[in-house]
Amino acid sequence: MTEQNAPAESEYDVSAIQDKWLPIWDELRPFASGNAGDARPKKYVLDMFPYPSGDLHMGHAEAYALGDVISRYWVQKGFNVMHPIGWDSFGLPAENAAIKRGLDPKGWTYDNIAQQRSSMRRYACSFDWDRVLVTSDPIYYRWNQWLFLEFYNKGLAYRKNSNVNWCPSCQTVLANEQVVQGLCERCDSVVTKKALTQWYFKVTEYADRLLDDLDTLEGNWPSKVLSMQRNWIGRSYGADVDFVIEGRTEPVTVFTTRPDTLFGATFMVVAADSALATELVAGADESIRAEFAAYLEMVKQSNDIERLATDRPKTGVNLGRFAINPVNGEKLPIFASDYVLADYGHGAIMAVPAHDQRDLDFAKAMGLPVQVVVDTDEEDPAVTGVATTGEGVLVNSGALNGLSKTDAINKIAEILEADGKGKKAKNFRLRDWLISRQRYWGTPIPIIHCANCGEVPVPQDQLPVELPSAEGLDLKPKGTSPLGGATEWLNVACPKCGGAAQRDTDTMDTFVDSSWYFLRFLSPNSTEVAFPKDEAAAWAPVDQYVGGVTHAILHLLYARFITKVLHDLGQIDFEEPFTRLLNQGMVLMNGSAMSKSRGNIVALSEQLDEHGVDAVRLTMSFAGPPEDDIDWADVSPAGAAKFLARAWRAANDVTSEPGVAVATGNRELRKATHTFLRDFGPLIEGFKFNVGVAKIMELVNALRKAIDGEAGSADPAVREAAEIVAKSLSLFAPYTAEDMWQKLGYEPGVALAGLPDADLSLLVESSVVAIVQVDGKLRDKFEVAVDITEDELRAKAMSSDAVLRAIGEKTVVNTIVRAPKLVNIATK
RNA sequence: GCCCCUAUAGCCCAAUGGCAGAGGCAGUCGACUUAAAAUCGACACAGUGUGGGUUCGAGUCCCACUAGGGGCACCA
Repeated sequence: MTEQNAPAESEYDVSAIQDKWLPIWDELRPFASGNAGDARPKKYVLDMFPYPSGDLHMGHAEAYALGDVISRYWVQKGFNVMHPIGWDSFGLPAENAAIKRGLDPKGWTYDNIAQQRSSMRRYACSFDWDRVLVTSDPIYYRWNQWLFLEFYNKGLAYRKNSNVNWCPSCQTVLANEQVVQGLCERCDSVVTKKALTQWYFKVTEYADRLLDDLDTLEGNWPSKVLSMQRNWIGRSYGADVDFVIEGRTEPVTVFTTRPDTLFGATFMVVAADSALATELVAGADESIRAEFAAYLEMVKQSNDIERLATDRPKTGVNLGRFAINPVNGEKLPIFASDYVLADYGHGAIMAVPAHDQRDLDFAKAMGLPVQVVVDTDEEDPAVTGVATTGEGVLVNSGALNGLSKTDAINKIAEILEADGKGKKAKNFRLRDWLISRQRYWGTPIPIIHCANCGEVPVPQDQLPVELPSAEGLDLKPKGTSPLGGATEWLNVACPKCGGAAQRDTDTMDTFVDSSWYFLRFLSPNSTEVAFPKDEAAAWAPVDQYVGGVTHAILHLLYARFITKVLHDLGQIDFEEPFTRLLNQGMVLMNGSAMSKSRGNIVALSEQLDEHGVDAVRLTMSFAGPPEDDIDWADVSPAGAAKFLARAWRAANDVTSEPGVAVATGNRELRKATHTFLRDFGPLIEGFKFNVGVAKIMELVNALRKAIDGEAGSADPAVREAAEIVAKSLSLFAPYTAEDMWQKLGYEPGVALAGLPDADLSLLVESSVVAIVQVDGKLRDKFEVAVDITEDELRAKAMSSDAVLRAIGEKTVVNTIVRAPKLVNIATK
């Protein structure tokens, strides 16, 4: 805004309004939710908390604009809304910035938090500033450690050695989500596997509940997120089948979703990188052992990019061992291959090349026989090279012959179970949650390793295990946690035996921090409990959660998991953390996500300076459905600012006094106002914010017309409409609305003024326009009484010249009458 | 390969199975002005991606296809 011409009182001055109201709101604290004796019904609205990676950006601006619409709406409807905010402040970006600039991650993080906090205040976020948390504060992560120990004591946190994602350049373990297309998201190095002993949370123990309870969220969560979660958990039903191995005491169990094809198994495959493969090959010939060793080395060197290539030829090694098919006694050669995964099912499969494409590809590569056992009326897979996986009739399968696929699956399960050679089983794509990180900037894992006592949990009274200062520590990645270099911190007395022991040097995945934070807002500063049970009972679960779809799987799945565990621990009485979920889209620029490399970043601060906070917020709400992406090039914050000025001027034009009796006001405008009130609430509750804004615009247009027309600025209906505009606009444009409220003669606090219900008696019509269609096409319309009977309406329609002309020579075969609004005449 | 979402005017988007247009952007014209900006007002613009089907009636429901977007993917 240029300041060359100082705006007059009657002009809308964006920056002056912003400066004026902020300090007043600081005093007023309209969104405090913890006031004693507050009798309003409670509602918990939560925005996903930000990572403090810099100042707020356009994405935050959208998320918080939309979260505010919902939060402010419920306040206007008379609820005591808890709408807190915090920072997800541990994590890799802070550590990277620290390494790059030689700074302490702490300073960088807390500077950014201060910056974001100040921007949120300016952005007029309706947060309860008494409920703030920062996950890197010891007062917060102390309870992360408490949570870890609860899990540990319940057997849900454990250590195991397995192959994890490893970035050879960063020298650190990577989470699955940090591996993008087989590359490290930080440095684009090719990610490899490394066998490491790491901490896991046993999320797989909750897989069934995590999947089944998604049904309870149906209708309240976006169906996209529900299907992504279902996909991710990936439950498949089938059978476990035991195969006796020649020369081995224990049978090997395989999981299959197609036990009906058991008679078609012609070989067995075990994962090359499994312990089983190594064991089976141990007794084989020298040449096979050498071949296997070379193959295993090759497999270990390969990476996800190679592994995921779709046209990759099948490879493997014949281990020279045999499995016995439990149903027909056939000897099946056992191979090791990398197309079988060590950590899914039992790391071994029965191969049925006729009815599984992967097995067929392998059989072809190795010259193995193909045995058809389901006749699908298709050509022989051995000839075509295409496995037949559809429905069909069982053949060459003993007792199963003649059965359908489904019947055969049931029958074989019975047979196997009766013989003690197998049973029905299910498997999940979901793996246990690897929570260890070899990083500095995270919650230390509260375990002490003692040579005598093994893993020893840190006693509760010694929590929190605080992070040592980063000063003097080498944060550069080198394959082990930087905490290993904090000698004084590292070496402690064992809590059990008092002997020399060492702390666990890993820190927790930051997804642990964010998977229960919504409960911490109930008492963010408590040093006694993670959260008070009675407060949780009163406020939780979250009624409305708002955030990006990027967290559709991991964060939401982990939060659901932790919630279920806390439920089982008796801490809370609900099993799902977020009753209702809104995923807002992204803010794009010229069709693509904003990024430095594309050079299409729109700076939020510049938009705010140019158009004002309200115009940017309004643009976010008005651009389209909230779940759609917003292309900033397609929308008009200038247009939003223009509308706000128009609304503001209308309020400024009102000349009647507050409290004037509205009953005598202009009927037409009153009707427009109450039609608005009838429609607005359902639109907001249905997340149709863009339509809600359009309705406000409509009302402002009607208001303008009334002021300039017959009603005039003193008409009580004009005041009524202007007040409703101010109140409803407060959801989208709090500064403008507050200023309008003052112009209308009220004390500050439009946010709390309350949206009334519509007076439906004003909307009762005595007549409506009826339409007449002939064969579905509009032919005439006329005004009729609302209580017109079907017969009267039909008669009236049939007497219309336009209708008779449309019917012409044709014969009327049917007449549909929907009094009082419609007649449709069907002809032949 | 499997699963899901979307498609309406130059653009962003509305439309309980019942008159395709609520709202906005951009546009044209007019009023105001010495002029411009701002403001106020008016106007114009598509028959709903394509092909079928259900129905008295389809943008809306069903099927197929096309295009764009997303998720999962050697998970046995």
